[in-house]
Amino acid sequence: MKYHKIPDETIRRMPLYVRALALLEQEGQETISSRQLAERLRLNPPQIRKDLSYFGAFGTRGIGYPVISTARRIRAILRLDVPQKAVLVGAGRLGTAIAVYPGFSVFGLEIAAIIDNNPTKIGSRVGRLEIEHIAAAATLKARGIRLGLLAVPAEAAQGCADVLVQAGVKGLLNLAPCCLDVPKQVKVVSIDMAMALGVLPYYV
Amino acid sequence: MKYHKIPDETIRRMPLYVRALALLEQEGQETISSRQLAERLRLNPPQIRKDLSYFGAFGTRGIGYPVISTARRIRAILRLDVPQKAVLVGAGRLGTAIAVYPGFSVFGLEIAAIIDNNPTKIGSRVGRLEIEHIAAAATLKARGIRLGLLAVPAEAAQGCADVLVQAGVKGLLNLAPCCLDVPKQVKVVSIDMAMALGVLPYYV
DNA sequence: CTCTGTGAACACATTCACAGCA
DNA sequence: TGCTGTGAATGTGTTCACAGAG
Repeated sequence: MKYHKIPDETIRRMPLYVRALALLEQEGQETISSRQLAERLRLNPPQIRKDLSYFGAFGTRGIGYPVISTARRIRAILRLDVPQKAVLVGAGRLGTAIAVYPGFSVFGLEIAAIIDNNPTKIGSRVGRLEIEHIAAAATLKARGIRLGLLAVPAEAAQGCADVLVQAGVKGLLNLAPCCLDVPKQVKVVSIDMAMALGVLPYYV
Repeated sequence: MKYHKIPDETIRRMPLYVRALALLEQEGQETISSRQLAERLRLNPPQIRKDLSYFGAFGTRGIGYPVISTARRIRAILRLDVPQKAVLVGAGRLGTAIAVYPGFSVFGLEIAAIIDNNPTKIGSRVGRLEIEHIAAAATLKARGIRLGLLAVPAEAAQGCADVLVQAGVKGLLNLAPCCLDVPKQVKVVSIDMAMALGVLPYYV
């Protein structure tokens, strides 16, 4: 395909493909057609073909896409072929739930540090990680941590974001119900569960 | 404005407006212009004006939008003017974090029941709610619960979804890393934190 | 003059239809 | 035949530019 700017929506779906392909690999399936994959993910087959074709030819005509190598290629596109470390800020209930969540590894993601500002929590363990003081942010860059998760109250989120950005963090997953002000080279994805739940009554 | 189908993206942003207006109300601000609101939410002013105009004229030219009544009208549009009850399935770490999260009330949402299949957990309390057995799903309809949150492992999610749909639940917020098969009159919103984090390395 | 409300223009994303390879 | 890869057509959502109200 000629040069095309890759749609953000395509990027957003890529981890979905990684997740599905990882499962297929576990099931021992070697190839999958866009039709089968679309059925699993409730997408349209041409959508999947176009998404993948933005990055070149992945499949074999008449057969489909090879499960293992397609997963590997998508991971490489998303820069998930190298382990990506993240710092989690906030060791409350949500924070600890995230810290022990095993689902990050499919994407090569690892929670490599936990930070909290509550002095009574510092030094205690969550899984195999020790909760650190916010001052430890200064060491993040040296430890190769460039992603951050904010699981703190809304009032604290902007301050934490500032500290992480200062510490060289380039991508933030914000779980607090607020918007963040960050330099534009820092990418923020926000998730607000209450907002997500809030749209449902409109549709039901 | 003449008849227009309202974009899904517009609906998705409406809770954002509710959240911002609730905060403004707390701050005592009586009106807000699309420009000011856009700055807070990092959107464009025309976007906000168009979103609101789909539902009629909310604002006063030269002044802006009245904070309180606009919030009330959006809540009514989203059916959040009547209290909406939800059942939470899964009383693990993520489930309990959600159960005690205070952020739902801004939207008139309430976690009104918690269900888990672990017999040792049944009867114990999370906040002021008692964890119930999955068999209690049969009582959901009578209790006016039409929304569900799934905070269970991926392997259990489809089964739980089936039970909830059977029990008359019309909207689901799925936090498990999988897709769900539901009748098309049931609306599903899925959140996968690992997937959301997984797109960040591409952008950084 | 300020700010809303909105048709029209534009940009972006999805779906179609089919050429081309296995 | 079965399935991918892709330009073209369609559909959806955003932004612009300005008319019109306060």
